[in-house]
Amino acid sequence: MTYDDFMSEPKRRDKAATRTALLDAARRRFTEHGFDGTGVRDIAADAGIDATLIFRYFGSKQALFEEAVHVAVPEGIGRRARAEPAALAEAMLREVVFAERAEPGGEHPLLVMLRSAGRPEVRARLREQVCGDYLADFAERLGGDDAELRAELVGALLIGIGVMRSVIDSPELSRVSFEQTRELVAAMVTALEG
Amino acid sequence: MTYDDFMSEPKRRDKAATRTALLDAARRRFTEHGFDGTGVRDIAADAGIDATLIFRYFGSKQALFEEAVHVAVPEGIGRRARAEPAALAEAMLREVVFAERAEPGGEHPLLVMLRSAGRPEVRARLREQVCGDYLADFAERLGGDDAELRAELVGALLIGIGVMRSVIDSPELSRVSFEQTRELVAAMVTALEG
DNA sequence: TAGCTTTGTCATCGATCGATGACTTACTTG
DNA sequence: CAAGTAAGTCATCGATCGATGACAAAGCTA
Repeated sequence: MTYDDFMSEPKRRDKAATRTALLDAARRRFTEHGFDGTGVRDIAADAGIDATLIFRYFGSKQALFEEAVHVAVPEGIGRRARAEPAALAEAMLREVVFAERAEPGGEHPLLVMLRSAGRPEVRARLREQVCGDYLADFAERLGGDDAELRAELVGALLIGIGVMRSVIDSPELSRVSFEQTRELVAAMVTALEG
Repeated sequence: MTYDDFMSEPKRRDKAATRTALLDAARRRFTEHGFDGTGVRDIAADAGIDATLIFRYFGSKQALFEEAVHVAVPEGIGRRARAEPAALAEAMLREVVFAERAEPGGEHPLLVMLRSAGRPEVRARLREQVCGDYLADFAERLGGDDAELRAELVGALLIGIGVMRSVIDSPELSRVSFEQTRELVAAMVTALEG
């Protein structure tokens, strides 16, 4: 079969494949241009799929966004984490900031949401996930008087690193290795433990 | 003169006042809803001014945005700063993150821009201002091998605190005093100096 | 193969967007 | 007061937005 034959053949119909193709394209678009900067027609065109199917399979652009940026907090990081503070921070740094994600888009949903922080619902979800899921038990592992505050400061550091890398694209932090970053972050976190 | 008389009187015509009224309203809207989430009609309505004047006085919505988030880096913070690293970080923390800005909107332009980080031009400006203007000489003050990297880490921490307060509205960092934050930040910055 | 369900396509709607140009009114200047 | 300019108003354009419903075609089942 020639290439032209292949291209002119009617496409195979596959609901699941269409859905994930839309999700992948959506993640890429939302990552680069944010929610408001992305149109349903852009997503559909990237995926080579009719835009109408977005509404049939996801209901609305908003619902597609939520499913695209949905993330399950990994075991060992969120609530009921058992590691020491410095090790916990390292795990979060690796998972959120330095994630080499297999899925297209390549960035952690938390950072994708930051690109759409103009929308109140997105900010609300960010707060839930960051303060609730990720930093929940971090304060307990830290201990001391103002543990919650110091936990949030670690969160701020990690988010800031993510912003420097993914939004600002700073010359150093964006290019340096995980190892090198890890050591410096560990020093800063340890300074909060005492 | 009664209230109704006052209200029915034709408005005084004042180009400068109209311009600043539009700028103030724009800052508020852009702060809360980002660039894409804000329409020129919203801004004009808030200011009680016809939307057409935005284009006469600023040329385009984009130009209005740029003027609204424009900021002059204060002496003693950016290039040619003379203070020690910890003191420099404190100055930036006060100026960028804890700024009680007189102008409406109440937030530093860098944080406003973060709400519109979906737009590439905004990201480019962010990089210029953060890495260029603000962190430029910070590395020199730090000294040592990977000074640039450690300077960017301080920038990441400050930006992260700003995000936690202004975007995520985290329970602790958003409500705690400048003094309390300052001490913990100083500890983290000092950990990078060694 | 006949009939039904699922999947994909097409035309289009109403709202909203940024932006333009013509027009009216107020203020200044001679 | 008359004329000219500056400031504000109004109608509207073309593009794009999210979303809907009718329709065509593919694939499964009997």
